[in-house]
Amino acid sequence: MKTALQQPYHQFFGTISNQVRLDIIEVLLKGKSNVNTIVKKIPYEQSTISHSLRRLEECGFVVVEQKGKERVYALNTQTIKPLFTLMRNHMNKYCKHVIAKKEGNICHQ
Amino acid sequence: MKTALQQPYHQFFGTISNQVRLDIIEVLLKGKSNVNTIVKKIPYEQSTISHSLRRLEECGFVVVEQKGKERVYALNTQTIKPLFTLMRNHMNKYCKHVIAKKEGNICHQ
DNA sequence: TATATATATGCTATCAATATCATATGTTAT
DNA sequence: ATAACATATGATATTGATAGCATATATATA
Repeated sequence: MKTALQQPYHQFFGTISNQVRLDIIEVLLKGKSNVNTIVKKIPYEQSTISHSLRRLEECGFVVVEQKGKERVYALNTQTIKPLFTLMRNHMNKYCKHVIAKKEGNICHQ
Repeated sequence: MKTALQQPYHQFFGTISNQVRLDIIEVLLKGKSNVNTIVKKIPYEQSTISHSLRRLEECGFVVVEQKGKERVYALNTQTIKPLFTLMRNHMNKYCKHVIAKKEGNICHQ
């Protein structure tokens, strides 16, 4: 059932709770990149990456710029960085048990 | 395909990108509450609420305290409040178009 | 104009998350 | 001890998200 309220949060947090999109963010944390470069760095189809980039863009997490025939995507670090810092601190403080179970995490501070 | 990296973020953001859990958070923003009180305020099964509270607790977003036969849940506002502030600012700044389409949003600042 | 390269889009099978049902567990009072 | 109330848990049908395939569009170059 839908409350109609709060849907934006559903959409925004949903966008960053997906492995492909998190992987893309991780790549872009190192600097802007065109699509093919991203495709070479993480193991998904080109179309999967493109779909994901679209959703990231719709939510304002990345911006895109046309450069010749390439499209260069850049992370909107204004949001992502403090967001991840906040989360990393939260995890360290309140749920080491959860992190401990897993391999690593995305944050490059 | 899984990279094994970044799974904690998947889990944490996934927890707050669900309507039931966002609704619970909205209720708890007004103050701590036992399970039945939450059940009366939002239209889901008691078991649905319980399952959701469990996941919120695992991620450290809520804490619980036994009071007689009731269990009182409280929001860990330390994380949620700044997190939502950050998101609200982001939305206002970068994607009014997305918010405009929707009804309202969760933020009670 | 034709070809190559780069990226985006529509469609869909598959997979994962969700929300509920049925039931179990815990707590208090009689 | 048992009944009543409060909440949690296990299992599962259904829903929704995902990721890939096939193809379209856009840009540049010959």
